[in-house]
Formats: sequence, structure tokens, C-alpha cells
Amino acid sequence: MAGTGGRTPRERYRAQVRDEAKRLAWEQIAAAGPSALSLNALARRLGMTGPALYRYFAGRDALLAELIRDACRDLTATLRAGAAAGAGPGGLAEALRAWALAHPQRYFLLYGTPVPGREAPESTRRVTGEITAVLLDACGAAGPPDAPGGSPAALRRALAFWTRLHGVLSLELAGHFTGMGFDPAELYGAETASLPGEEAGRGAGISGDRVPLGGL
Amino acid sequence: MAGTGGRTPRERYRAQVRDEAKRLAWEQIAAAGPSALSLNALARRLGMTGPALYRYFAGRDALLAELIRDACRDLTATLRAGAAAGAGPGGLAEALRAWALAHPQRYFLLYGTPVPGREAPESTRRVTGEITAVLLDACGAAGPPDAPGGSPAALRRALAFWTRLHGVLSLELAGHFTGMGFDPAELYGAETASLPGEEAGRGAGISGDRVPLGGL
DNA sequence: TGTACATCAGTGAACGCGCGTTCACTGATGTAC
DNA sequence: TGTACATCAGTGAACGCGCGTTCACTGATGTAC
Repeated sequence: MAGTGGRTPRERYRAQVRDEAKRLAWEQIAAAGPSALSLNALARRLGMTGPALYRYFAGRDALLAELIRDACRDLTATLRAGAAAGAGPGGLAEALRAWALAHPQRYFLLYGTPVPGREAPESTRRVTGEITAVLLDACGAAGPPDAPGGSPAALRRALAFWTRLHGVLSLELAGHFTGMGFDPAELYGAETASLPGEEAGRGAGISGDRVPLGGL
Repeated sequence: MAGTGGRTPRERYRAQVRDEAKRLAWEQIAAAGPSALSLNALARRLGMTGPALYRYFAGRDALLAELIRDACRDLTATLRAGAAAGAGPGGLAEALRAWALAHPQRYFLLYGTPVPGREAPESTRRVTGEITAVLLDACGAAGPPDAPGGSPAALRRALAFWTRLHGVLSLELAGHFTGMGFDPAELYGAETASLPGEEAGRGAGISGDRVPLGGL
């Protein structure tokens, strides 16, 4: 949504309206789900009539596709930043969690119930794959750098990492932990801190230099 | 959907139509998502007109609520059977996986993207809680039987179990593993076979009777 | 600096559509005598 | 066994609604001379 950098005033105005439209679209999705995204309702909230939106988006499907692409890009950038911050898988996990808690609708649009009809277009699939790659790399890099794709052990670790993140996050975001009286953040941290092969990888002690919140 | 046990012919007929309607409703959900469930379309596929369905369901929302309740009951029964089969957490995990693969729409309706508008009614929440309880019990039973609610260690183990199952399952069902060239079943088995505290619990080691997830 | 013209954001009417739901009704199925 | 009556599944018309999308248009903003 960094669209305020247009050169001409008209371009800048267009970008502003587009951004505002997307912002309201996310609100609409948050309020009633992606299937309730309506161009007419959106235009109304923008203070325009329905057809005016066709100046900015080719149609409802195009808008939805763009929202998904934006979410992908946003998440990718966030994960990259988390990985670059250097904390390794742990930092990446925290970056993902923070992003998901801040934008649950986006998280669910990317990783929630797939809509059978809408097949992800090529561009979206590529970005999704990129996110996966970032996650896998962060874990593979922590292990023995064998094959370019990563050793089987690294793949195993990366997959466990990935699935555990989503296991805790999706249940938490969907509200399945409410009223259970524990802190999801701790569970999240504990689940992602110790990955399979990590103890073996560090080799040394049985559980001597265990990661915080040990027990795992 | 065990509704063929009506006493009078009319009751039996009613039950048959209701079951067929629900069957087609699930098909509709599988084809285009829950939000695309339409009474008129459903009636058409049943060979009736729209209003006729109101003889069988109070309305669209009532039908959807009943589908969810059915899914809850179905899953509960499946898990109970898996637990009773005696294989412990592992058997339960396999039962869940088999059910989810057989009925992805039901799985997603229970555990996928929550629809913000529709707040789960009391009855549904109770069944969902029951499912959770079955899962937690199966894991708590494997640990030291301390408190009635289970020891913190058992809770920790149960939560990890639960979230790992859903982590792998939801990503697999949503198709995020396609083209990655590995067997999700193996990952699932590996992730659920080794639970936190399991090694430690057996090992009588340093962190044996740590209270995992300490701060709980 | 002022004027003629092109660009383009937004309007309003209209299109066909499918939805959930109500209502008064028809006609078949079952029940009571 | 036959007849009168009650039950009830399903119809067809109608209600208002909001949707996505098209089209010809108005009027403001920007550009070129």
C-alpha cells in the first residue's frame, strides 16, 4: 500500500483512492469474511457510487486478487525483516506471530480455508512459494548445509517448524483457545523453540543447552 | 445422519429428505464454500422448489447450524472410536487424520477460517469443547494422573499434540504441500509421535518432572 | 497570460440475476368411524 | 370395507433486496499553444 509516491497529482490521487479502497476492503473482510466483499458496499463507504470503482479495479475478482497479492508481499517483507534481524528461526517465528495477530484476516486469507472456486493465479502461487522458501531457508540455514535444497534433516526441521507455527497460530486466531486459561504466546514459543533434530544437531548434551522453556 | 429410523412412513420419508438435503448441502459447501450455501439451489437439486425446504429447515441459518452440529457429533464419535481402539494418542491422531481427509469441508467448517458474523451457538460450543476434551484426555491419560484437569505437564503435552495435528492437517488440506515432494502422512506421524515430555517423561532425566510451559 | 482542447473521475439509470422468505393454495397420504 | 375428515408435502406467485457490471453522460482537472 505504498502508493503515495505518484509523480503527477492525478497519479497521486489515484494511488490514494486505491489505498483507501483496499483499506476499507480489508475492514469489510474482517467484518464478514472475504465472500462478503462487495464493490457496491465498498464504494458507498468511500463516498462514491458503485460504477466509480471500476476506474480503479477491473472488477471484484481483480480487487480480491490484489488484496491477496498485497498480503503475500506484506508477509514476505515482514518475514525477511525478521530473518534479517538475525534471531534465526526464533525471530522469524515471532515476526510471523506478530504479523498474524495484527492482521488475522490476511493470515486467514493466505492460510485459512481455501475457497474451492478461486484457484490461486500464477503470480500469487509464486509469492506463496516465496514465503515458504523464506521459512524453510531460515531453518535449513540452522542445520548442516548439505544439498542446495537442504538436507533431509533440514527439510524435516523446516517442515516441523512451519507446521507448528501454523498449528498454534490458526487455532489461536480462530479462538479455539479462549477460556482455556493459558497463554498462547508461551505455547507458541515452546513449540517453535525446540525443533526436531535440534538437540541432535547441537549434539553435545542430552538436554543440557536446551532452549528456553525447556521441557520440550 | 442416522435418520432412517422413523416410525411412521411419513416420519421415515421426512428423515430421508432431510438427510438427502444435508448430503447435497455438503456437496454445495465443498464446491463453493459455506457462504455459497443456498436454499434455492439446494431445493433445485432436490427436485423441489425453494419454499418446500421450509418444511424441513427453519431457514438457511438453521440448516448451516445443523450441518456444523452434525460435523461436531461425527468428529466426536470418530475420535471416541479411535481412542477406544486403544492406540492412545497415536490412534487418535490417525482417526482425526482419516476423518479430515475424508471430509475436508467439515474439518474446515469446524477449524478453518472463522466467520466473524456467525457466533457459535451454545450447543455447538459445547460439542467443540467436547472434541477438545477428548483430545486432551487422550494425552493426559498418558501422563501422570494428577489433577482432575490433568497436570501442567499433561496439559502442555496435550496442547502440543493438538496444535501439531492441526498444523500439519490444515496446511495439507489447504494444498500448501502440493509440489513439495514429500509425504504429508510421514510428517504427520513424525510430528505426533514425539510429544514434548514424552522423552523426558520416560527418561527420568534432568528435565523429567519439570513443569513444562512453566508459567501456565 | 489566456484560451481551446484532451483527459478522466464520478454519476445515474438500467440490465439481469439469485437470494431468503411469506403466503394462500392444491393434492396426495394417512386416520377415524 | 367404505366413507369423511385431518394432516401435511410441495407449488407458484410475489415481496424486497443487493449484487456485479455496462453505458452514455457531466463536470472538473490538467495540458498545449
